[in-house]
Amino acid sequence: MFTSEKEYLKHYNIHDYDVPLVSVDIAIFTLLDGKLHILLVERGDFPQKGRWSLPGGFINQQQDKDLHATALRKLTEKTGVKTPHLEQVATIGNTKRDPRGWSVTVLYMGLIPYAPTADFIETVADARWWPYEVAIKQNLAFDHIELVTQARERLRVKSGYTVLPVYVLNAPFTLTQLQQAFEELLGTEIEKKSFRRRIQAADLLEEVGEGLPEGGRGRIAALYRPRKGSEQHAFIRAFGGSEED
Amino acid sequence: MFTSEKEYLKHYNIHDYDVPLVSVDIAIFTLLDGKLHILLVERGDFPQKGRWSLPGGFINQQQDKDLHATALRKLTEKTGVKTPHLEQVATIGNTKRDPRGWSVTVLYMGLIPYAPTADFIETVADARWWPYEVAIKQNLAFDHIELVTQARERLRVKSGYTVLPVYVLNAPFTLTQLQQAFEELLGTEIEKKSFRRRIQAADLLEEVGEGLPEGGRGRIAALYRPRKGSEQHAFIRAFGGSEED
DNA sequence: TTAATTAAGTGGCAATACGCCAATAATATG
DNA sequence: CATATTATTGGCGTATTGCCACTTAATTAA
Repeated sequence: MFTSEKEYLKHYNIHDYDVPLVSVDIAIFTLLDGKLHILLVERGDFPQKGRWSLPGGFINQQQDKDLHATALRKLTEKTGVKTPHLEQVATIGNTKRDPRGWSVTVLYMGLIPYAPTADFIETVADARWWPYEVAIKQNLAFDHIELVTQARERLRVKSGYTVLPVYVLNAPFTLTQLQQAFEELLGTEIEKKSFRRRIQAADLLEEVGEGLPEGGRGRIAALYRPRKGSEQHAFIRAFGGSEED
Repeated sequence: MFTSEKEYLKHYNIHDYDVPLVSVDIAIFTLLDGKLHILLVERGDFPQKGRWSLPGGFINQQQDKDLHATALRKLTEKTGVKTPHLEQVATIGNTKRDPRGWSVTVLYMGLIPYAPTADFIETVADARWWPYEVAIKQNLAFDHIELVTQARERLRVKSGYTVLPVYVLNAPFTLTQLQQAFEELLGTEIEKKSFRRRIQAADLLEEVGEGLPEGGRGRIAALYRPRKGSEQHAFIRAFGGSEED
């Protein structure tokens, strides 16, 4: 049909292809009052106007150089929040998830120390942090309940063999605060000595003096922050009874 | 603008959206003569005609009910091969990967016991198993060298904490054959006793008599196959010194 | 038939890591 | 100063790991 690459590209037109709608959705988690929270937005337009959903949207082919950039842009536009950790979880595409037909979404999961949402936000009616357990009882837009659940599961599993939970804390923090973050994100208790042994063996934190956390009592504690240049998603030995997928 | 969901959907037209091209690519691995091989196809049409690439292609909105179905269909159409294990690895989308502009691909990784490719294959000039080390020295189409590398890395990491390598063997197999598969997929040697202890502790295989593998010498070995209903991607304790990401 | 070779499978042990819990240290509060 | 609270460390029985040599069972060569 075509005789050269150049010739082909001259005649290429995306409308000759049967392309589905592609979007990016972001599940951002934080810790607030010791409880896991997730950031949701209230949809300001159709479809699904008025329902709560994950922040997200479409690729802007002019502005975004890649998918990661799309995710960061959408998050900021819709919530005013910036995240220090963002990772891709999965891509879901099928005929049923959107009333408009075949649609594909790339799901991201992010972690952030608690920060309030912006007052002025684009195209959404509201943006709010919800306690996770409350959020999943809402009647979320599209298939977002499944996306939220998948992101939560990734967070839980990965908290078992990395130090990802450091991203929901503001540095510096104490080991006890870190342990509480792990416990909330893992959904299980950890034995104190085992926790400290493992965190210290991983050697991903550095001590930065000591102090008492806000209104604390009892013995003064050592304060830590993530060691510069260390990969907080690097494998460390698993906590507790490891199982599942 | 619109007054109801129904009204909105009546006026919805995908061409009002700025959508990129979306494809699916599949990296299928097998073991042949004890060496890791990957299945590549030679492109029969522009763009990148004549170059080797991962099998893959576009979603067919009529035929495919979801992305997984697209991946399975493309694999069979282009290579004649069917895989017992297929998992999503990542989604890559940016402006640079395709000369046609912004493009998104969903990358899958599959494992299969060695099977020859079909004689009659659609839209590709050829489909062949390549030794992995040879494949990555080819000048592959688009950014497929990166896709191949990402899939290989997923395979390597996941072989460390699951029994995925069983999928490159035909059952029944001996523990020594399985160990050799692990070693090739992990890229590292494993101590025999430790290997057996862990595999047996995982309890994912069942013994099905004993025999000698094809042309074997030495003591007769017990033969195993995956236990029915067991999840071969379930976590088991990691092999060897665990590190990295 | 016997000895040598090859490969499977097991035994055993020192070193390490883990779970558990109690002791000690350092601070705030009454 | 006594008590409560929280951080940090010590210690120990048990489980797991890495390592290597030994035994078993088959084939092959002499």
